[in-house]
Amino acid sequence: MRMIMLIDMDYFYAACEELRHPEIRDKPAVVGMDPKGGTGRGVVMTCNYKAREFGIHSGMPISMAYKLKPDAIYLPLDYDYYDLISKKIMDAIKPFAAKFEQVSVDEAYIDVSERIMDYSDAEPYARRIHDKILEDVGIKCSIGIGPNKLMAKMACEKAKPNGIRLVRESDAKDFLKGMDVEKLHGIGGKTAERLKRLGYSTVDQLAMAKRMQMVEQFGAFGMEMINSANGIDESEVTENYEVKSIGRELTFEENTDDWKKVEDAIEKLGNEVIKEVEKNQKSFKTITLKLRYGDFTEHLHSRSVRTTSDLGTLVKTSKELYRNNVDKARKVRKIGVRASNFVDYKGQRRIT
DNA sequence: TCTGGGGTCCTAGGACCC
DNA sequence: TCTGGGGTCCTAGGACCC
Repeated sequence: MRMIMLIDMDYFYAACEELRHPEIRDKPAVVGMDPKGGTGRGVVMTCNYKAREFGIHSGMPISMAYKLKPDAIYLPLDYDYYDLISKKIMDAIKPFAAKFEQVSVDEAYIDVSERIMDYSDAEPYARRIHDKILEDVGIKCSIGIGPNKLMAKMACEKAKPNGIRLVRESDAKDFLKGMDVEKLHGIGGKTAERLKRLGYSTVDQLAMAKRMQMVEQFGAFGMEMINSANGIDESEVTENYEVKSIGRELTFEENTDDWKKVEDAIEKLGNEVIKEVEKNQKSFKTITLKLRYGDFTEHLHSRSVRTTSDLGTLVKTSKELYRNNVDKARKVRKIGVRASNFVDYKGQRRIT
């Protein structure tokens, strides 16, 4: 019998900002792109609960947040600082875990099956983790506990903010009953729409879906969804994680068809990508250029090269991909450069 | 109100090789 | 003249998550 926990920080970036600026605690604070007096492009990354009282939430266009509350405190993103806090949090969690899997900057699964023999011990154990993070770092979190990763995740959603929620295996189906299919982790807006057209709107309807039909419609993913709807998830908490691609992207202040402007941006992004590639001691084989046009359609163009970690190759190839593929009739909104298909330095053969 | 930036995984067709 | 099956790599697109 497995026991899995998901530990998730509450409004993480804004909580980090509150740590170093305690004076913003009881004021509405928004972390994200620069609102530029309401004309800024971009979205709210996260905001504190005071800001939520005004209807602001993460993912919302920053210009809209500005209209709702122009005198809120708007703070720029500082990923280096959040990474620092993240490391402290993960260090606080690890001693509690038999298996540990960080899934994002502010979230981690732990497998505690070998540490907890009884469901009645689960919540006190989670409480100790919660308090340890609060004590060491000063950030509040929510913890979901379940028989697998999926249920831990779903329980955690219900636990927010600053709560702990346990869902026993025998209660899983009850817990999911009546829930909208879109609330299931892994089912987004598009899939939810398709499911609803097939007559499956709630999780319990999906749990009893016709297997043949689901496989016809969605392939292997169809069976996976039925399992999820039944609270079943066999996936393991996996320890070692390796980055698979490194990219940077940039949205122009105004859509543009100026080649010079785009190519300057490619150089800048290429530089940042190489810095990160070097930090991770990687070489790459594949270069991908991303173009988003004014109408929001996105296209990827990639090319494989001889294994390299060279800035010149990255920039030159990216520019070629741009010139060869850009639709000259349309203006570009966003440009991105990504390196992938990594080979570790040590695995790389030197040619002399 | 007008939509960011960082990623992951899956699918599918075509090339190419045996 | 007709024509298999498997494996791997490459490219493009799509969905999803935080």
